[in-house]
Amino acid sequence: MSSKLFIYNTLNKKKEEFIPLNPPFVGIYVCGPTVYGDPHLGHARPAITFDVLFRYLQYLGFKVRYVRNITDVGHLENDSDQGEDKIEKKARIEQLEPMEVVQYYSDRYHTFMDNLNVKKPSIEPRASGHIIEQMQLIEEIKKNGYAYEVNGSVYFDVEAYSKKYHYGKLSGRILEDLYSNTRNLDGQSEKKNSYDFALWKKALPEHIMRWPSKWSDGFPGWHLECSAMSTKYLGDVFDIHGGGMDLIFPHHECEIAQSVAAHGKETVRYWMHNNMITINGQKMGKSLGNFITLEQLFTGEHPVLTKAYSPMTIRFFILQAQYRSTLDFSNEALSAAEKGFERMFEAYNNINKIQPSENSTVNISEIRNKCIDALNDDLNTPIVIAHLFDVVKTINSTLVGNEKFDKENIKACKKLFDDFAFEILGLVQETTNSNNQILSDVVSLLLNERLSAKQRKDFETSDRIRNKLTALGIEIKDTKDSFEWKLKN
RNA sequence: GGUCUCUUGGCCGAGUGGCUAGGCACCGGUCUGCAAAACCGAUCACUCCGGUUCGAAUCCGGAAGAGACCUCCA
Repeated sequence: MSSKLFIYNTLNKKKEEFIPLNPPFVGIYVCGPTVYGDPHLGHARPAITFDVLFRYLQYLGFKVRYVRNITDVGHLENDSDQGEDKIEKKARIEQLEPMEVVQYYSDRYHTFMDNLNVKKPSIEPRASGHIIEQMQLIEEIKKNGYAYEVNGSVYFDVEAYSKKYHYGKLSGRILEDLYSNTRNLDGQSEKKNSYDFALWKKALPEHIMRWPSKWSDGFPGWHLECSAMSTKYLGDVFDIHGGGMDLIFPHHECEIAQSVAAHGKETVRYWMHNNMITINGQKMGKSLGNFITLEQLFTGEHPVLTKAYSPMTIRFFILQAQYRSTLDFSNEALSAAEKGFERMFEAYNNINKIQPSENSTVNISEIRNKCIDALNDDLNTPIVIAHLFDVVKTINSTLVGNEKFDKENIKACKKLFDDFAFEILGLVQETTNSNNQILSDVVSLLLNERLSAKQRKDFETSDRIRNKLTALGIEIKDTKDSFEWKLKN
């Protein structure tokens, strides 16, 4: 394991060797979901990307604290609803308490993440539980002269900040461009400049999600929660901050500004951003209304879906692309992922059928090193999968006598899949074979009948049994003088 | 309009200055009573135009097309 882990740092736009601040400890913060709607395919990408990072760092022996927040307050809607809080808006529509909505969608998010075999983060803080920390942060920023108060609201003073620091360093934005391009939003008139952003917003009378503060009864600004919670749990400086590319500006840019304004230094050492999942070449998202929820994918209940796809198909599909590339959704692509995934795990299950030879035509440790190299190259999961498929081919070839495994390589082969496919990529075999003993017995009974029909050359009977079982979703494979079967989903 | 990114075979996707991933689909063959599975094999590629180079799909310039961000967004 001589090679070193390199990750692409958005801050410098290049791959950099990952050196933790305090090894063996690693701190990761990832922007989690806003819980006012069901998670869609797009949400699965960062969850799985950073899950693999989490898993891989642990595999490498690091002690990782992984913080992924839940945003349950603070994001403003567009100007059509006068800056009403998203959570609150939904609550009013459904006549629910805001926290009821939050609870509902948080639970669902967790369920779907479990389905995708995404490990739970070490800490999952909620914005609403950290109002005090956010207020303290505002105080710091204000004390340092980078915020101003107007009518009970507090805004970040981008101009003042820019005199000393570089606002736009992450997103590559230039202040003058922002000035001419920033859209007029609610509260614009009270801001010194259009590009200033709110740290604390005074609540309108009808606003029920509100907290008392020295400035006003109100709520914290859009970007504050992540600054407050990341440093609270990971320290003033920590290793990795992740999220979707669409968060780079303004969200992460503002986070940097807030942290620097408050602490005088940058908190994040490596910024990592996953790319978008597209559908027909366009970003899948709420505003475009072209998203498919995870539930719809799992059930197949969506007009564009020709069938249901299992959680592992989704996970495999996502891992077959490098996380910084866009990934285009299509039924064809999903089906391809499904088939490939099945084939891979069938081969895995066949490893124990291999008869060991004296010598070996394969060298698993070589492949193992290649897998490590691929992961070390900015988590190149598609390469890892390609290597695993090479092994799949070798396993199958061995079973028909074209290749050879010795004892040692059989063991190594199993370990290869256990480590890379299961532990690091986080794939799990979906048990399509029923655990139901009665079903299993009945199918075996029928297939034994078919076998004897075959043996007395009564192919009419044997084909009839096969066709009927196939129609019921049971896939039959004939072996030399027996059979195998499995449930086809 | 500003900033940035991308363009790989039927589809999804890696990668790289010469050795030209992988999956899925398709085609031929082996096996099979037939089929499925598996194996073997074949076909299919780097948007276009210039330039650098012994050699570029890979580097540089230009064009066209697509996308992202600039507003909540994974």
